[in-house]
Amino acid sequence: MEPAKPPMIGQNIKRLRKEQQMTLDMLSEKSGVSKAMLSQIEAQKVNPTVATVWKIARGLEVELDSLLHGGGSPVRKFSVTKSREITTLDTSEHGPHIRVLSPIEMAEDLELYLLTFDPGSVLDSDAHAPGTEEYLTVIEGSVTVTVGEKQSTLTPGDFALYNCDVHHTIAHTGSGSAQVHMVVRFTRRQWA
Amino acid sequence: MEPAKPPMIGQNIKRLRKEQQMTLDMLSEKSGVSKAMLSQIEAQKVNPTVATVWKIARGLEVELDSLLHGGGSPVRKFSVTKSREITTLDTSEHGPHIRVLSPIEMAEDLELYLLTFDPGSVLDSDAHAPGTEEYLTVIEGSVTVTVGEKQSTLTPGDFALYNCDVHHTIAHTGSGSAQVHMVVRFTRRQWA
DNA sequence: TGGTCTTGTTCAATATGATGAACAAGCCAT
DNA sequence: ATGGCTTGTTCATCATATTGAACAAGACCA
Repeated sequence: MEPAKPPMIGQNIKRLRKEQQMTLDMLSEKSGVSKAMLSQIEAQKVNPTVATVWKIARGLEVELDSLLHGGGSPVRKFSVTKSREITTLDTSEHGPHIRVLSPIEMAEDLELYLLTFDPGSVLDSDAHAPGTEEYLTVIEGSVTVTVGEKQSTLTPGDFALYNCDVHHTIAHTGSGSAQVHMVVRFTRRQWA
Repeated sequence: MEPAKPPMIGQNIKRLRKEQQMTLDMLSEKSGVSKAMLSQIEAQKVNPTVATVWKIARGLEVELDSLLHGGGSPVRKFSVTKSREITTLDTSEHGPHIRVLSPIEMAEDLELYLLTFDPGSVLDSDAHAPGTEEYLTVIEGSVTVTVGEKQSTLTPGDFALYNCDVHHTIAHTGSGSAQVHMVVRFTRRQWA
């Protein structure tokens, strides 16, 4: 769920600093953290305060996460899933055919789907976790998206973005079939 | 880019602890952080160490980010971009038509494109930042993806995932035109 | 060889995070 | 009330994060 060991901030800081060709003095002045502290943090000799790490993150102009979630896996992926190997869900009675594009190797907070709507079919989704967003690209046919009280009808080439932490539906409208590319992004942040 | 003020961890911890109906003693035992420390952190009276906050995160069984990125903004988005409003790039001579789907309101580490390839056109991309990944969904026609020494030819419905921190190309193969949905994900994590 | 930068590391001093124990406030019995 | 029992806050103490200054190692030049 979370990293198994406390993050090794030092190496991350050092790497990012080097990438930006900064010296300890430069970063010290830009971040407001003493040069001595930076040296010790990079050498993993101390256990810095969150305020200090935050200042350093600002100095490096990166997100706090970049320093905390240690240097990720360097594995270089190249994965192809042929159309016939893609698992297809035919969930509900009047629902669309859902092809789950995102394989296991993908980032766990992103999911890709290809939805195929038969005439009259509707995808009815309950609220997801707070902060979750969906991105729709209409490939073929037309659909009507309803989220909360907002609603819009999309035709091929249209794009929609919305928070899906409320009940929302995607309904096929018109004749023929419709195809929609959907990206679901799970944000880790909790509610407000 | 990053939060404008240092995160207020105390309130987040208190909220999450209450949500789980835990007492200071419980969380203290579960996390290994003294009850006194927890009390002071929640009262914003001290500036905890990252190691301490990390222990607390484990005790609460949440990601470190949940405690740091203060309770995010509760803005609920609903944005639709019609096909004709989408900006189209016709970059290079033999390149595809690139429609930039992702609008401004989107997360800054994700970009969506819809690529239309005329016969013989090729998208030639230099290496992106380390850790960046691309997700391709072939809508129509067939394309050949080359990243490093790996290569694969995709037909409609196929899906490809790869790290694009090296030179990579997407080439149209066959006759007629091809259409590809592309997601670019910028991972903040750097290499190892 | 000696200066004079620059970069990064240690040093002593201070500020402050972290701890266990004592403390106060509330609640529920009898 | 009185006594336990719980929850959260302060207290003295220790541990250590943080700092400015001094220091050492290297590069470059005259």
